[in-house]
Amino acid sequence: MPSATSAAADSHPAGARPRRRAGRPPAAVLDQDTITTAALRLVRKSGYEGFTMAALARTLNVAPSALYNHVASKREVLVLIQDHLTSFVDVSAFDTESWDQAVRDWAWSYREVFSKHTPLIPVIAVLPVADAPKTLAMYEAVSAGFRRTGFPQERIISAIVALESFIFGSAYDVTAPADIFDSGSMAASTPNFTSAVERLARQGLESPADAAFSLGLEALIAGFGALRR
Amino acid sequence: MPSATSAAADSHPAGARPRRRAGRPPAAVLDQDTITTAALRLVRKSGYEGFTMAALARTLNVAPSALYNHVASKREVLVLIQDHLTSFVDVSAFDTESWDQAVRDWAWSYREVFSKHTPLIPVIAVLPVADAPKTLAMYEAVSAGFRRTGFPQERIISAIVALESFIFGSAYDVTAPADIFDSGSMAASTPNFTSAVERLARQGLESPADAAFSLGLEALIAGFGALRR
DNA sequence: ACCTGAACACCGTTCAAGT
DNA sequence: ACCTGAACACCGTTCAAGT
Repeated sequence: MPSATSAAADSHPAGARPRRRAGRPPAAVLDQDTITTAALRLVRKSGYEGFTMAALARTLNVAPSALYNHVASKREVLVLIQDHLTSFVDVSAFDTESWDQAVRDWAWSYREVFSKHTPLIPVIAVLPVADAPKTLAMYEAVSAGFRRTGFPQERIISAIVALESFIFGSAYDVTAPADIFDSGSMAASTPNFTSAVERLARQGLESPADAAFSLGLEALIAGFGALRR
Repeated sequence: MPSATSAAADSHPAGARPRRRAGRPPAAVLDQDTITTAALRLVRKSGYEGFTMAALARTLNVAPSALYNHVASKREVLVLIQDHLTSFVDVSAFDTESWDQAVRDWAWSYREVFSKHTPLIPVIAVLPVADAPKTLAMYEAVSAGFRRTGFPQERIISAIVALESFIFGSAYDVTAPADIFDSGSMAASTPNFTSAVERLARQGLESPADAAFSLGLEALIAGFGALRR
């Protein structure tokens, strides 16, 4: 796999640039950054159903096969998108707020970013950190925050992984259809579940996804907070 | 979509059964149960990469197009597998153990079942309960357990959803490669993360996935347990 | 009612041939 | 070094034609 950006780019001697042929929009210089940006724009416009290598190539005015000079597979493009998105996750609260509030802010921001990109979750969840430098930088910021608050060192990774697992699972909930808890014709045979769903709906200030996320996150923060020393 | 099993099956008058042609294994009578069983067997043998409608049809000795008389799509087959697998999740502890222990047993069992079927998670996570009767039965058993322990009714669904989100996210971790936390050449620039990874490895009785799951689950049980009245 | 076989409209990816 | 165009080996799904 080609490494990072070969951003030096256009190395033609000043007068000898190849003339642009009329009638075609200029083909962008392909590199991993350009591909990542175009891929994210395409996903935002067309969703992950519309995100194909052919469609991506079209937005870059190249043949699909040209992409394979810069990435090894479609999965690698997904990894590039994932890592880029992670830089939008806000870890700044670890520098300015209490540990509790920092974890809270980070977790909500993390869920927010990936709830619009759930097809990436199966990729992220099993991706070696070495393949995603910005993601690694996020872990470093969070690890530092845990360390500063006196969190037991040997449990820092486990706590972060647990929070992340909860966040990924919760990101799916955000995209669930409104009728997900509607037991329909089976309501009579599931009285406890059905009445619990009604009780939830009767409150219903937050969305069900937000209520569950808030409840679980506060339990995790409280439970982990008690481990500090 | 065709409803449930049309299991009455072979309705030929006694003497008039169509003769089996020599040389071919008998084609199974197709119905949703038969398809589900064959699909699960195929997944266990070939994984989800090898699970195609053509391969499924082959194991049933029918043409791929025949499947579409019984299911609307490949996604529907995945839903059938999902619901069938859910009947393997053990909820029995809600009848025999304390609430704490019941949640613990249920959660470990749930993660265990789906850690071998992570490609189903994107499907399950957003599936209306009405489309999965066995899954609904599981929710009923868990809801009843929460109710019996005095859990506030309006929070039962949120608590279950939060636990489930954590379980789904954690199921992915089970399948992660061993080097997932290896920061490689970036180790020097991520000292807090890297030392936390080393501290975890130095302990290392449980797998990292089990350690994170245990830590998060106990925090959720403790936090939710405090809400009972 | 439910099957087959052929076809459709795609996929991701490879590779020889060019410049 | 990096592009194009053609080809490959698949996918899931549809549908006319059969019984």
